Amino acid sequence: MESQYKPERIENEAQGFWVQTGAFRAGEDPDREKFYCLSMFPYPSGKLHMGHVRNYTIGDVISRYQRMLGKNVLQPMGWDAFGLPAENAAIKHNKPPAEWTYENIAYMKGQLQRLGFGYDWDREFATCDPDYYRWEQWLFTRLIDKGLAYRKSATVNWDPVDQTVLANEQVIDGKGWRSGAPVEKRDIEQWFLRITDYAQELLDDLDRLDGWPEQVVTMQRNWIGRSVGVQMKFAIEGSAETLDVYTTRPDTLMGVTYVAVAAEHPLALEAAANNRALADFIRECRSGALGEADLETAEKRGMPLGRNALHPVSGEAVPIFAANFVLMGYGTGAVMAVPAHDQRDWEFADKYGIPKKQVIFDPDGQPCGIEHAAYVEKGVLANSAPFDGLNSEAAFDAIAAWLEKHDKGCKQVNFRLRDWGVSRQRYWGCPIPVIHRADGTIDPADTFPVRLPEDILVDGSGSPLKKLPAFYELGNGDLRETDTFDTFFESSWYYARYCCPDADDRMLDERAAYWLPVDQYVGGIEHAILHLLYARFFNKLMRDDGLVDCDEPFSRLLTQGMVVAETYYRDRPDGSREWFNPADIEVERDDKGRTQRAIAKTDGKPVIPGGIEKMSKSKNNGVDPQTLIDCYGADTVRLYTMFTAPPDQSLEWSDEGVEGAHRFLKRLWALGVRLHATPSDTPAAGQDQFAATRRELHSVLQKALFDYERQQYNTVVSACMTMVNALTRLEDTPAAVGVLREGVGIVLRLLAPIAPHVCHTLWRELGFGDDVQSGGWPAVDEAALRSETVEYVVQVNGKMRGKIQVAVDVDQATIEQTAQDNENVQRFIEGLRIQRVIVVPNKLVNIVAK
RNA sequence: GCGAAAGUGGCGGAAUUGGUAGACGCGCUGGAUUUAGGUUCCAGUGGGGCAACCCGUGAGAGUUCGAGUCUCUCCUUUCGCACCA
Repeated sequence: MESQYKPERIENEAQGFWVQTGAFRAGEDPDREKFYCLSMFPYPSGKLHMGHVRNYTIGDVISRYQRMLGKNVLQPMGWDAFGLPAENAAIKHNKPPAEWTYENIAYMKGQLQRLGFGYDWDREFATCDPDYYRWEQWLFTRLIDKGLAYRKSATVNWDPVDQTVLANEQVIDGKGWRSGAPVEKRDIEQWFLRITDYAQELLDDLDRLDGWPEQVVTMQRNWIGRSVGVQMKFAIEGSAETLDVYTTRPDTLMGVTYVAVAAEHPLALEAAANNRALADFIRECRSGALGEADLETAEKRGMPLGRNALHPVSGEAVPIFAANFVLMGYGTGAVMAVPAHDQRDWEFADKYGIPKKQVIFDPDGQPCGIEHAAYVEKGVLANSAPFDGLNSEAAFDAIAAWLEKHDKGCKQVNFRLRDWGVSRQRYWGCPIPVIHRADGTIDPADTFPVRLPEDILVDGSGSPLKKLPAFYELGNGDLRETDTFDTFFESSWYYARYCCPDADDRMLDERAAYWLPVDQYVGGIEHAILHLLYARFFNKLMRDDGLVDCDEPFSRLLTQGMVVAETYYRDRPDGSREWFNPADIEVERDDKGRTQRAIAKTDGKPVIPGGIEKMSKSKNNGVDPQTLIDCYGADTVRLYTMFTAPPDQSLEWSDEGVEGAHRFLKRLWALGVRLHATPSDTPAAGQDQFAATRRELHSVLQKALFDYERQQYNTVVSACMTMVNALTRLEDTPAAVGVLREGVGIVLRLLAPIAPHVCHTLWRELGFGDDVQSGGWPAVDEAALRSETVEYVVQVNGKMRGKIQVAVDVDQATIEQTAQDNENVQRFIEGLRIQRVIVVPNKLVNIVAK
């Protein structure tokens, strides 16, 4: 046995063993309990970053743990290969996106293998493979047939210089990122999926997702945003037309003092025809960014249309405004405004001198004025004839009934969720499989795949596919659709395709029924809403087409936190900042360990710490996992990422921390060497003298097993460290070998999912067996936990004043008496009258005295 | 703006879920080994105090015999917001 820990060598050997034995190849076996563990597949951006390493280490730990528990485990891996970065890289490197993507996949696959992740590589696929995307094209045409896919006009960011549609992330401060030209909003016909048809089911089924973090369920619930309100019609003065608005607060109806419509609303456009100022305002609203956060934080502005709406109850005329905060895509694109009882309406009214009419008052007569802010609470109605005196709840029903009776409105359930726009005006994506006929009709394709031409150079302007007659022009004036799918399309069903990646005549076959649903899904919290909602939606679409038989795709979800690191910079003369990578920084500390200053290794001069941020290129605080693997080995990197923070919290990078993890593995190896040097046939005698060590060992093991179940791996590693410390303290006598061997056997199995290579090698070297993964899962020896005495903490008035040892089966009165007899406790209860004594079994005595 | 989280030593974090605050690791201090640096090993390490003790989980209130944990108010930070993935 090697006396030194040599990670590169043992990791190579262990990985060779797994390949040779097909350790991670998964087969359908109805007699065994299956466990499908899936980590969110990566976008092949070039090389792995620490976020990937963390994500996949967590997934691998769970997979290996379940495997050691005896389950039939499937852990696949693949590539989310379509996307915008490939087009950007193509422009930069003058290389077709496909070529760039496949090169990245090859490199990143090597990195994943080097990290020793237990994937069934036989199931690997990339979403840009026609054998994959052909099936989503097929499914899409099924959705067209069912009316679940449809076309409608939607707004995009348009770069007038590059003549191209921009993604939100390509719009910087309202300007195109390459051209710098102010971005315009443009409406084009696009494909949508009717996710809103499934809104209620997507909402209801959230209650069944016990294995999901509560916060993710809440975010999805809020995103779907079911509300019960009233939809009503406002007549328009001097017109036969009406204006539909939806409100969740019909009780405030009598407080309406104006109506606001989106700038794109037909009514606004009509009024702009002979209103120059309004036309300018609308044009202004049509420039700039499209994101909701941008719109909501922008200054609220508006302009009167010069027309009035008639209040549905009072018939009173109220002005109609076009406003930049009303979104055409939401609801009806028009809102009734109640400045007295809605803060946004209040601010808008205040700015434009519109009256505020208070109609809701505090039921207990408390002051509830609206001079400084809207009164948004519910209450009792006044100034609201004929509804005066009703409370908000009763008024809701009464007003809805009144509107219904007069044929002006009705109660309605509304969802915040909007239909999913899936068209993208991009080259590197899955072609939307439809044909635009010369006569203006649209036909779904009937053969699949509709292949994306791969040998294409992209230049950032226009559509490359429109420049390719062989793809675009089909003769007789028929044209192929050149839009591609949103890449969320591919990631919405890949989890199912892993079950049967080679099925060549069907999207999914019977193997999907065996493996699905995914038992454990692992990925970033940033996907908490969109990706997870779309995947849930797709699962239901596939279920309704008889392709899968479960209602939900992911039984249990773990959302891992971000990887963050300190940033360092220096100000440049021109006001910009030069960012330094943490790896090139040395931190100087005082004699208490506090940070004094940070200096750059390159020139020894100080740099300014800029705070802890998510690893990013722009702040240059990313740490390349490859350097770490080369330097310390895969086990150290895996151990560090598991040890340094709980999986769902953010993980802060620390160079010294990695060294600490490496040090532990060296100590573990040294312990193995020590055990190896002792004859293994030494009888395991005299264990009694090691009762204390065994008690510690097994109580720590008990906690570690609990932590594995609740997926708190940082404390599992702590437990392993504690055990190794205890075992290292044992004297090196033949009598101790029994305990040492028992302890090492426990640690190796406990740590095997986290640092599998070193555990594999030590397990074999020390003669425990061929494969630690089939060594069984360690169990707590209850007998070892037993003790004759129990320690109680004694408090006086809630403050710790002493500890007592009592026999295990002693009665409560004796415990109380022993506690009171304690010397230190005596000092604190002297002269006081004991009022109460609380005894928490096996833990604590609290003496309440005055 | 809306929605969701998180604040504990110099740092990452732990606290068996209302019962000894600071496990484990990093850093730091002292010592041993080493020609030296590094490595490795041993001891110490929340703050104040000579000590007995006192103070301490973002701030403030509350519930309780007992609060890091539960309730309310406030502050700060992070994430998501529909064309980044």
